[in-house]
Amino acid sequence: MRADARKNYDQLLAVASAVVTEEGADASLRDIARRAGVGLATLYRHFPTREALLEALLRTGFDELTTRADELETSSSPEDALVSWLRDCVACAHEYRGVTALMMAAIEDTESALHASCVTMRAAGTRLLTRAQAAGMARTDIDGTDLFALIGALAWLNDQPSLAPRADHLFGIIAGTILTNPHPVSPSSEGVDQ
Amino acid sequence: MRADARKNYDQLLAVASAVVTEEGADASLRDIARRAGVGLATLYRHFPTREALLEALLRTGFDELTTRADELETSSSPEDALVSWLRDCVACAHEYRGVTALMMAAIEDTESALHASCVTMRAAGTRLLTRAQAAGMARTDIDGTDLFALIGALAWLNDQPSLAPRADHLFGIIAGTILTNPHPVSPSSEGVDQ
DNA sequence: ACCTGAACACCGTTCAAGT
DNA sequence: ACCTGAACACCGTTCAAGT
Repeated sequence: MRADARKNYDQLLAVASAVVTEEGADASLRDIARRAGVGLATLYRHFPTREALLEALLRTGFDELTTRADELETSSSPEDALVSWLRDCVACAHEYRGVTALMMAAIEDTESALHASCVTMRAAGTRLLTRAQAAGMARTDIDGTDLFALIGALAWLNDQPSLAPRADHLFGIIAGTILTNPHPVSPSSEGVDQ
Repeated sequence: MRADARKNYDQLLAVASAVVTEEGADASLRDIARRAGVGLATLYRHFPTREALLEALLRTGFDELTTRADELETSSSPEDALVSWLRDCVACAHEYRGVTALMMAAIEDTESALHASCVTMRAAGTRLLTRAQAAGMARTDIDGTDLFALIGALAWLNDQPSLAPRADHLFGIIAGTILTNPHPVSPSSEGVDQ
């Protein structure tokens, strides 16, 4: 990549991160190009679709989630690992409002720029879920796709400003459902066993 | 209302119902006016905001839900009544894709044309929930706002085409969470006790 | 009273023309 | 190679002008 192209690419990504954080996944691409001081067609050259731009924005977070799943698989109990990872997923999706609906579409659309990331993420979740199920800690009538869907639903709930006061509570309710022996799941850091 | 105005109003509503069913809550208002054979400003005269148009579209369904809640309160067990009403709510919201997010915003926005309907709906759900809680059939750490939020989450899940195969299953999971003694909740008509 | 077309300021997407 | 401005076909919203 030529030096000027690299500069434009980085600038676009930085501006897009700020704009999408503020406006959500349906932010104006024109506005992003404008604020980046770049022609609109330059944005399209680097990111041929909206999904491609979002994929670039989310890649770091997605990679971290995958790494984190690996860590949790060895460092925590099956139950703690699953719930903790769920929390991280929801927080990641919440960074860019409205991105979850695109992810739900992307997981079945092999052409989408977000497809690979979604499949990887579902696979990581499936590993943690299967482990918890094997340990008798998670209900067995849920599969990785259901888990992915529930993460989406939780992210959607978090995206609704009016539900913000109950967001943590609703997380606990839905996370608790996944566990075999439902009991209150604390949404903050003190773990799930108290 | 003058006869010609009445005709335009009815025509707009009929066309809007078809277009919003197909395109979702963010359908083009211009397109609706065009297909109705009416000037765009005429649509704005009858429905000053998008919410006002959706409110007119949803009113019938909302009224039916309220009536249904009253019926269920006397005709069914607290548990069956709550789950059955939840199913109806989700089906109603699913008629117009994307309407749930607007409802979540409207319940806190007293200026929204959808506000009153949302408050009424939440109140009806709260009655059924409270009754089930009093009978020891629903967990007591959920209030009417949580119930409203969970309906929204379920409607959102139903709006995602890729999750359609699991929609009934996910309904059962979340509906089951609300009940005190979680057990599989059948999404179809055979009740929740088998 | 009620309706309309046109205007304004946006948007996503594409492409010929520039360096 | 890479960038750009302009073009095209859309949008939501408003308003002066018509009957």
